[in-house]
Amino acid sequence: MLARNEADLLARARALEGEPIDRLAARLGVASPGAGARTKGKLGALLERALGATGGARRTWDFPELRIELKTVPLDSRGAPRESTFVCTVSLDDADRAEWATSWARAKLGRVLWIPVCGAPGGARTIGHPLLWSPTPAQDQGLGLDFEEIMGQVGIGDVEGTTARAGQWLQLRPKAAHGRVRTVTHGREGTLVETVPRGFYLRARFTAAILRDPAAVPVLAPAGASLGGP
Amino acid sequence: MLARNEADLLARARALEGEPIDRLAARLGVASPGAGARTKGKLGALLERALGATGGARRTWDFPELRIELKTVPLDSRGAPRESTFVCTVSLDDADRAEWATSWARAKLGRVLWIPVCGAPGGARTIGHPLLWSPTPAQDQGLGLDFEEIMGQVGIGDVEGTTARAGQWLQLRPKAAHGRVRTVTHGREGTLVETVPRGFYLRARFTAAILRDPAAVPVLAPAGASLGGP
DNA sequence: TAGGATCCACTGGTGGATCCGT
DNA sequence: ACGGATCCACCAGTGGATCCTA
Repeated sequence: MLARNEADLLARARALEGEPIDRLAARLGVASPGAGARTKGKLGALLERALGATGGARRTWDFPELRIELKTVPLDSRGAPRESTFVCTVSLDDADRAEWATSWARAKLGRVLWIPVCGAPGGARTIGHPLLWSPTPAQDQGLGLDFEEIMGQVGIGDVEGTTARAGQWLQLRPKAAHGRVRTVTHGREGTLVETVPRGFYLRARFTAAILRDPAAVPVLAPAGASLGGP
Repeated sequence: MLARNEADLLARARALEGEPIDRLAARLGVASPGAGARTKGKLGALLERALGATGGARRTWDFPELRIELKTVPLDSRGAPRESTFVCTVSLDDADRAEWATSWARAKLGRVLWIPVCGAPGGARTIGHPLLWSPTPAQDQGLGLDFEEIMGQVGIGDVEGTTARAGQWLQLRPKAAHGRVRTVTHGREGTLVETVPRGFYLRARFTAAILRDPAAVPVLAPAGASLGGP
């Protein structure tokens, strides 16, 4: 059941290509992820099961021995990601000391098994062509710049001033199960402030680019069209 | 339902005196705490409900506005506590910086509503005479000495060398739902060691003494009889 | 007898993504 | 179209005491 190495894992992922989500769910004996607000996250859980990801331990990878993260990426009818991709939650209070090189975000993105899923939620969805990806040096550097920009602002205590507009590829967004969840961190004067928890996300257009070309270095204009790789 | 002040809370607790546990459970529409390993903790939960304790928020008191902690203390046929009383879990890694004055243990013990319960688990148990207690200066000082002794040893990295034999009134004991639960802290050489989580407990003979005389300063010989207060 | 081990309920936080108003 | 808000599953940790041997 468990993948012993990368090649094995990728092979097993690719063996799922073309399979309808509903059929996969039936094979595993679980309810199929339906439509509506009540099924957020079900799709990811299904694919974790299908590939034997270790659902238990947190602050680790989906496949700890392989240091590989599994990311399910829903595609629209044109084959582009419907949404941004969650990376990890951010420890706001350590922001001033945080470095990209040793960050949890970088560890998570170091090796990713992307599994596209085609079709609208609630409709007939099928598994696309899986891809095992690591950032190229150029991609790693770009992600690092976004990281430093964002954590720099948080680090000086300006959490409330952050917006999802910062970062070319990586962005910071609220991450809370309920709107009223609050966490505490240090504000601009060093005083404690309550704020909403945040997480890092990959912009959908970045994910779109690397699914087309794993080595792409997309330039994402603030409000313009995406300029793909080579 | 909620007690507005100490007098109100104590009055409501004393209104329960003499009531059989089974009847109290029936009144609240919950299952009565039976016998056996499967009902640990049920008794405490029952009395929390009966008095409207805020079961939700942790790292706080049972009655947060009043800063009062509720402690259910089962008595044997002679009216003495059957067991030691759990106070709080210990943050092993902060032990070297910990001070009694600002400790969570001291905050918990600052004001305690003791509710004795008479009778053997599984048998006919009834609620005894509740007592609202704060440590006298002498008691506070004695508890502080135990705290410093224990945390001192932990603070120099000798967690594994600790034993429940240390401390006259307050002792350190393992606290883990399963024997295999481990936590990580710094050992003697500053290296990380895995160990079992610990908690502070009040010795049964200390609790026995203050239930008899709230201002008692019992001297508990290592293996001798307890010498009560005045 | 009491030190060390263990059991249950509950929930806050994390990880999985998707919703939805502007 | 996307920034901000939200939903569910799940598990580890906490808080409630009691069990169980040597």
